[in-house]
Amino acid sequence: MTSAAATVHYASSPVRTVSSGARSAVVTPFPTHCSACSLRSTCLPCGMPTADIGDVDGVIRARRRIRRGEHLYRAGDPFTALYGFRSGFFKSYVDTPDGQVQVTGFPMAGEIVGLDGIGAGVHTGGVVALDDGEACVMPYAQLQDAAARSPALAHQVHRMMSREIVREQGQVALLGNMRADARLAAFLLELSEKFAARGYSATDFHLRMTRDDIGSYLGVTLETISRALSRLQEQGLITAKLRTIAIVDVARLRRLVPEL
Amino acid sequence: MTSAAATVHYASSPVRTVSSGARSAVVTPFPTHCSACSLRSTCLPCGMPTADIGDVDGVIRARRRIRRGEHLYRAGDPFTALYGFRSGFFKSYVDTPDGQVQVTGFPMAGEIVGLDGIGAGVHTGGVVALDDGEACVMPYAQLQDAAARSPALAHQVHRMMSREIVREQGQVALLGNMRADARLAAFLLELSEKFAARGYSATDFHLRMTRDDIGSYLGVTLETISRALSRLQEQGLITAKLRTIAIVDVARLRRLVPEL
DNA sequence: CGGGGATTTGACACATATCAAGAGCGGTGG
DNA sequence: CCACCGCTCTTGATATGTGTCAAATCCCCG
Repeated sequence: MTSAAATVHYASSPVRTVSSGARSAVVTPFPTHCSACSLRSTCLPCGMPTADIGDVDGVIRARRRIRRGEHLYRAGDPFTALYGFRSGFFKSYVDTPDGQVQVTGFPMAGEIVGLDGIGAGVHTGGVVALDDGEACVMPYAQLQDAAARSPALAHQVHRMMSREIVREQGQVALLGNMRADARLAAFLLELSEKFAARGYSATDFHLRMTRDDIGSYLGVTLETISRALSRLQEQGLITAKLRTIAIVDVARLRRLVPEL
Repeated sequence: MTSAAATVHYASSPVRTVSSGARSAVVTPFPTHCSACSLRSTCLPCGMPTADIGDVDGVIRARRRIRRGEHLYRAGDPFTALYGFRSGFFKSYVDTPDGQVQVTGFPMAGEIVGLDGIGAGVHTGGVVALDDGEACVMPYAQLQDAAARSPALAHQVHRMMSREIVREQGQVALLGNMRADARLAAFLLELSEKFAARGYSATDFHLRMTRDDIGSYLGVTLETISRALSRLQEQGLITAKLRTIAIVDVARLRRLVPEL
């Protein structure tokens, strides 16, 4: 297991300082300053009073590089920290007991993962990099300490978790109500917005995940994804050549999604 | 809107004491003591050190009775409090913009709702009573104050939200991977466990929701639910007469669910 | 240049949605 | 107490969307 060597474990109490993280080459021991980070508008500090953003800085004890195909954590790993992505593209998933994998999201820069582990102290799902990236490591013990001292930060953590709950409810609604083409359209629009929010083109982008990943995320098979892409292309809504996607007609694409 | 009159609104800061809640007949102004509550093993204090359970008591400012068909809150209502159910059976749902309703859960005694409102300060979904019940009202401002003083309580809130995230991931996996009979079997087993945890029979119970509600929750039509129930009955796994359900063969029912 | 995984496309099977009709149950009012 | 009415539930016939199986192509990577 190469991931074992790459995983950073913090003793939960007292918290080990990150200088000891030098044992692993993928951990950068330099603290990052949120107030100077270009992602502060989407990441944990999102919406916090500017004066309180500094409260987050003390929580971040390291940055961790993740190469494509590498796991940030897997189901069953002990929960030690939350991770805020600085760059890269990722896939979060849960294993179902019969060996299947259910993709639960495609987090990218500015998003935070690891919340699933708080409840049981163990991660119930995993996160793998679809592209090289970097994450800020926020040891949970540090976060607890900082939140106890900063009401603004404490509230921010609640908001972050609440938004994750709402996001998943939207996914449930998608899986429960929409058909394949609508699901795919919703997915493409979701991606488009996420790219746009990060300064990339909202219409032309490159998929980092396979058809199989998309299918799992949307609750259909990879063949259905492939066919749905072809149909959208025939209708002139998009251009899709392998993983290169161009949205040609946003308005009509949006009209495919009953919930918009 | 009768629900407007029944809704208790707390000013977010400073927090109005609940004695003013006497204007509404459905609010009981007597504080409740968690340490004496029979539901403490499933409710918010679940798993907390006994010494810290008292920290929760200060948060609860009222109890609220809800009659069948009445809404605890609706989508769009301002978020003011979390609610812990002391009794009753409920249905949580989100409205999809095209007028549909997606049922997201069937919370009952010992469960907590309202977490969806923290993120935006407004509820994104609603909760309606399927049967008369009572809820402990935990104004969010109180909860914040108490959590700032009690690390154990702060952690407990995180755990509660994390578990909700994991629960929804399980629902996503169900909607994404399982077929109608398996979904229904999983639903019946989930209900069975919830009833058993509350001291009711794990094998004989009464459904409080319609076939339509179940169908929405499981992402299929009410006809499919009806047929699936008939099939399970033909196979001798259950007895279903209207809303009266008896689980005859738990083992075989469980084998229908690929994830168990 | 070769090979393996990813993608596309087709044919077919099957599960579920849709449309429709009728029965059963429960609440209400005479 | 009974009759009625509305809602829920069941069941059937049919349509349709998606899954499954299979084969061919394409692309990327070594």
